[in-house]
Amino acid sequence: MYIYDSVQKTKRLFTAQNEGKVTLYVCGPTVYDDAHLGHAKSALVFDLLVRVLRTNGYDVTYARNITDIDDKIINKAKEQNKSIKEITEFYTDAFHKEMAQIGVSRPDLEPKATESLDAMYALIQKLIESNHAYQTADGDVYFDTSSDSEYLTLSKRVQNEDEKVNRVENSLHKRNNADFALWKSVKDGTIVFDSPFGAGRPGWHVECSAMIEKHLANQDMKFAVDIHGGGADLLFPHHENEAAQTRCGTNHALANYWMHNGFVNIDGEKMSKSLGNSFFLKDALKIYDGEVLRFYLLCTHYRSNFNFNEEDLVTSKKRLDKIYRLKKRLFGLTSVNAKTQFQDELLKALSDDLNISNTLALIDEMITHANETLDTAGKHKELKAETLSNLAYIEEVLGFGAKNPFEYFQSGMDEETKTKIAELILKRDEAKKTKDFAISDKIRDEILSYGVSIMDTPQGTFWEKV
RNA sequence: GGUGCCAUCGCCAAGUGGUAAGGCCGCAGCCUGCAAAGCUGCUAUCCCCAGUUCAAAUCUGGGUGGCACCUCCA
Repeated sequence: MYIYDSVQKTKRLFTAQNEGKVTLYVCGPTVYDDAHLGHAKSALVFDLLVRVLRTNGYDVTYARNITDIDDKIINKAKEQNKSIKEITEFYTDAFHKEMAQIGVSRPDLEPKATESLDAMYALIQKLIESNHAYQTADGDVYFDTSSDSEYLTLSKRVQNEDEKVNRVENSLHKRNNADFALWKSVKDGTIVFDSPFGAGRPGWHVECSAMIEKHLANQDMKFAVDIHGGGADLLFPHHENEAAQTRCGTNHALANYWMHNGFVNIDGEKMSKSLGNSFFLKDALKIYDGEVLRFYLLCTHYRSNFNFNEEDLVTSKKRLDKIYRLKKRLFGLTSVNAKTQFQDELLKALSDDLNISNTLALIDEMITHANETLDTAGKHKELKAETLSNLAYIEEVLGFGAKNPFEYFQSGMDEETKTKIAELILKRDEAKKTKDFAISDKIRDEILSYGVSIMDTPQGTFWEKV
């Protein structure tokens, strides 16, 4: 297995610290709003990574946190006159449901910030004791970036002394411009936690470090986790700060491998609320099938930026259709476990830093070869068994093609229309039997008007939604 | 202003030194009553310039054009 390490900026052979076992931590959502396509992309990428690691025989512990303490959550709660819990539970639940629709399994661990406050206090305490953090007169606790000689080695950034481009709201009490908050004291007494450092709430970065220590870290190892992942924007400052906290506050470094997924743009523009083009997953799911979205969002390499547009989505669906058409051709046959060369090659491609492009090329070639053989030697038993096994393998490793193929092609059609189409097909069959092609073509036009296409096969006439 | 990434057929997109994968679209054909689906064949020398090398899309330098991050962000 090779993984591109976005800190070392090179593809590295993956080695687990603890042989055969992998710990993976991915920065999850802050639950104050609906998930957008970017959240979907990130979740899909690491879902695929976990599947590939497991197929390679690793025992994977995958943790993705839920950030349920944050200023944005608090603001939303105030706005809607609801409790924090009502807000976070609502969006956590929605997140899970929507992710399930695009075939993303739940991680093994889903730590919440609210359940990890003890670990945050412990980490902040340790940082203060070791002079890596300090409390200001107004009660905030800051990480002292000048105390960490390795600070900025993760993102390879140079300390910027130009005050004009420094957008952070500056505190007069900070020792260095770059110092970031571990604990923000709150005076208005609205929504706060009581800590050893006074009433307030934790900084965003310390939440992740603490959750990793509490739920996932192996204390005896050089690195808290094998792989740490997240969106490309998180490298700085979030991961830089996380790494600094863990390095200075514990006896190990944070992660051996860092993986960052690219961004999702909409029609060439960055998705953002100010541009008014945020594309929420729930809205996309109203228009497109969850599996089609999964396939489309995964068909570009995880590190590339992804440009979402409807035309490409329709094109990519045609590729997924091919998997299902082959499945339809073999429908009713029972699958057997057959190890094939195709499966070896597929896993090899995916194990090369999730090279999805080569993976899809292999799948298309397998499909073409299977169709070709089925066309010329329809009774090829061994090939049928192998092909079914290959399709099952694709389903397991990539999560494509799990549905009943007939339902896949007819999803979104109401029962009434389905019945009507079935009747028309019967009528057309009768006309065809008497070679009354004028009538049968007329009936076909009527069927087509329902937005479907039909295909005559030796097994009978089938239809698909266009 | 600082740092980094990218530029491959009409579109999407692999390929990091050995002579351009795959998908969509298009064209021709097989199959079909005709279609659809499936199959076969055809379609690029890799943004520009210079250099290194027996050999470069791949390395180096210089352009041009996109994009990202710089303390809210997946």
